[in-house]
Parts: sequence; structure tokens; C-alpha cells
Amino acid sequence: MSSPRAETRAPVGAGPAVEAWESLLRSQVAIWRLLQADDVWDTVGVHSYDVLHTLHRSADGRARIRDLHREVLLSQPSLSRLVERMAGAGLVARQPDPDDKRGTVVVLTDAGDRARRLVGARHAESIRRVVGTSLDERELRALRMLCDKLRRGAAGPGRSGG
Amino acid sequence: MSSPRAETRAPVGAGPAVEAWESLLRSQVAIWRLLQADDVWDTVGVHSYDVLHTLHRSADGRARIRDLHREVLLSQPSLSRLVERMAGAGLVARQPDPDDKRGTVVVLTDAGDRARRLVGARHAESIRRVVGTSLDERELRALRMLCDKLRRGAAGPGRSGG
DNA sequence: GTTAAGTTCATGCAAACGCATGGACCTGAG
DNA sequence: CTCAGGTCCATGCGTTTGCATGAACTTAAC
Repeated sequence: MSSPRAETRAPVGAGPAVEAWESLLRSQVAIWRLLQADDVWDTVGVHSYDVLHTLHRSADGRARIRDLHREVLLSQPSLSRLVERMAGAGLVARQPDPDDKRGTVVVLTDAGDRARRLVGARHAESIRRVVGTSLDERELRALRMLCDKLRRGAAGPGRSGG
Repeated sequence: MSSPRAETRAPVGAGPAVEAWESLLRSQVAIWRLLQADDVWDTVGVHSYDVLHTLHRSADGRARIRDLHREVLLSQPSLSRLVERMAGAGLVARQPDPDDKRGTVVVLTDAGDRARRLVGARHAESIRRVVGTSLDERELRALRMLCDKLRRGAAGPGRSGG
């Protein structure tokens, strides 16, 4: 009760887009907390797993650093150094790109894929427990559809200050 | 060498929960990128704004560090130091909690609220442009509903490795 | 060929982060 | 009261991050 700054507009009504984004962000934070705490990231860190996962989804388990950078939420220098560390740990290998001598191709090694599979299995179980118990299958599919649409929309327009 | 991993199960079909989460995460990353790049975080950083925003939503513009920690995706020590910096910048003030002498109450100052409002307005506009153009109002409401449900579900159960 | 502009990745450096830990305080049992 | 266990915040310390920048290369124009 009572109110400190009573004249502030839009306490929760800043428009459906803002509300949706806020809800998306908060839920993501809440779930991320659980996944990070509950899951076992003993062998590879979260970002490392993200790289391994992205490589796994790429053709032949290899991708340019530039492409990884689009998927992983990490600055380019940070990603560069992460890959360097992962290469040191034997999870990936770095090769020069024959088609573009500026490029560095990151290749998923057997050890890297083994680690990815191990962590991925436990991670998936975590997700099913945390996410899968809150929504039923119909809702999960709807959520996926909306997020996919959102992502596709963000990839194209939205660029340049309106 | 040779074909890397032809027998890997579940390339995309790891279950609806995993798919939904992955989609949520990826869309969040894509949009976050745009918002970070496009928006103007010149005066306050992203985490600082998060703190300011959370304080604004709290009763009387004040909250314990413990409560802020639940909302902001940051470790407790990092949050502690962020608040310290923000206090140094005059965005917030720190007071001992009279009811719990362990606690530190963070109070939103006028300058902090001014900064929050300024950044918040531009940020909201960014969100409307990036998020609001991809989904219509019906979809935005559906997304919000699903994410809220997800967050409520994550708050209660999901704890302890079942 | 030559030159200018754009792209891709790596490195120097300061700032920020998380983990482990410690001190102060609260809570509950005996 | 006393004592054990839990909570809350701050600090030491090594690691990681992002920004700014540079080197190497590609692309396009002339």
C-alpha cells in the first residue's frame, strides 16, 4: 500500500511488447539460476558447453569463430579466448580456413563431443525437470513457436535506429 | 576424420521441454544482442539498470541486497560490489536494516530514479521496436502468460535433484 | 595493378565476475 | 543463558569479460 513515486507512468503497463519481454527475461533468469545451480557443469563451463553444442549442430562439427559468435552470447574477443582455452583442454581444435585466410575454423574433437554428450544428457534432464513440469506439451510447443518467431523477426528487421 | 557423429540421437528432438527452452534461450540471446547494441546504456550499465528497475518496482524504492539478488542475474558478491559502485555514483544509497542488523537496505535516490526513467524510456522504445514488430498483441500476451507460468513454476518446485 | 573500405581474428589492459571465505547477526533447541 | 546451525553481507584472489586496437586478409572500385 501507499506509494512512493505515485506519478511514474507505466508501472506494469508499458505496453504488451515490454511486458512480454520483461516476462521472458525474468523467467529466463529464474530458470537459468536453477539450471546453473542444479546441473553439473563440473567438466565444462556454461559457455564452453554452448560452444560445443553449437559446433555439434553445425555441419561436420565445425564452424568459424564468426558463426559461433552469432550464437553464443559473448563478445568476439572473449569467444576467441574461450576457444583458445577449450583448444588447450582438448575439447576443440583450431584450423586455418582454406577459403578465407583470415578465418579460424573451430573443430569439435572426440573428447569435446564426449564431454558435450555427457553434460548435455544431464542438462537435458535438468531442463525437463525445471521447464517440463511447469508447462504441458501444448504450452511448450506454443512457447517454442512464439520464441522461434521472435528470433526470426529479430534476425531481419529491428536494425538501425528507427 | 571421416564422418563425425552420425549416430547421435536427438539432434533436435530431445523433447518438447528442451526444445522450448532452447528456443527461449536463443531468442533471448538474439534480442538481447539487439537491445544492448541499439539501446543507449551510456549513463548506466545493464546490470545497474536492472538494479534500478528492481528497486523501482519494490515498495518505497528500497530493497535488501538479498531480495535484489533473487531478481538480478548476478552472484551475491558481484551484486554487493555493483551496489557499492552505484552508491559511489549516487544512484542508490545504502542503509543498515533496523530490523535485521545483518542486512543492507538499498534505497533508490532521486538521481537514480531519474537515470532509471531516462534509460527506461529509451529501452522500452527499443523493446517495442525489436519485440513488438515480430509478434502481434495476441501473441505477445500469450508469450507473457507462458513465461509467467514458467517463472511461477520455477520458483516453487524443481528444487533438489529429483 | 593500386588503393580504399570492410571483414575477421587476436592481443593489451582495466574493469568486473565468481568462488571461497570470514565476520556479524539471527534462530531454535536444550 | 549457551551453543550449534543457518543467514546475510563484504573482502581476498585468481579468472574471465569487454573495449579499444592492430595485423592479416578480402572485396570492390578505379
